[in-house]
Amino acid sequence: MINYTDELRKHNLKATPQRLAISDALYINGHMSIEVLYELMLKKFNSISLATIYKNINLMMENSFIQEVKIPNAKSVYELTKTAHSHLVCDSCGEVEDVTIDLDAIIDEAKQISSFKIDKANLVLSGVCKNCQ
Amino acid sequence: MINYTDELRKHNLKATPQRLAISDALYINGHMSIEVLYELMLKKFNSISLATIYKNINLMMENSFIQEVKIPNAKSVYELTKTAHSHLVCDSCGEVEDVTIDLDAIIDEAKQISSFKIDKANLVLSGVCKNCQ
DNA sequence: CTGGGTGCAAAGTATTTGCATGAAC
DNA sequence: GTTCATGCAAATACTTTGCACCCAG
Repeated sequence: MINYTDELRKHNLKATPQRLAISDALYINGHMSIEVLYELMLKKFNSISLATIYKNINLMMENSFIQEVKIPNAKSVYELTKTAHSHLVCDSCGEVEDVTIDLDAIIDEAKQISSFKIDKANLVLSGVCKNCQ
Repeated sequence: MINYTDELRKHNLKATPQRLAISDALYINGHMSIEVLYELMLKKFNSISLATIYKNINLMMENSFIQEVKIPNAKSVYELTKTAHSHLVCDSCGEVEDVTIDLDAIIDEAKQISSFKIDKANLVLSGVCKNCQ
């Protein structure tokens, strides 16, 4: 278990117990929706407010401490900011897994056939995970 | 201008004036958010209901007549279902453009490093469009 | 201390639903 | 004629805001 106190402060976020718990939960679970995160936090803080979850998620995103992952046909999940990576989603159980894929070639290809100045690539692969197969 | 009557029927959708107008709007504009689509439809049908927009968008998605495009840091937009393609989004003006990129190599790469059975790849590239540069 | 975070309640926004009427086929 | 779509209003879901109190630094 990592202590996220310093990590939060580096991102200009006070290290409150709620924020530390959110950080831990994301670290342990990898990716969580607002709803699931709230349910989990309720077990730790029996009177935590959904508003606190939203305020923290939004602030943590603004400060690049976490990131939102938008998934086709599903609710968004959130994850701690890591080095660039893509996502694999199970269409059956919703499980989300990180996968490191080099997208530079893809970006170069896109640059050549468009007039955009491209700087980011967001890839979400869908399929069926091992458990659900 | 295309007449979408037959196209709608092929997808088990009755060809109502509202649906034909939505189809035309998507054809002309390429990608539209619920809000923008509603504003546009209001010009044609002064008493169209937002509920009608939602019901149609949802039904058209279920019947694969249209698809949702989820974009990082922005609202979803919808487009007529076409052959597989990726999207380019301008971070400055929000403009969305189609781009055809072969993702098979990427999918193969992902298959090798994960235990998922992968069947779809969803790619959204971000940058700055020609106008905004 | 002091600024910012928390919980609660209320407000705001987004989306869905039920139902009577009307249109597509 | 029958089925399904539309518009309206109400309901539900989701997210944000305001404020009094409290805690991290």
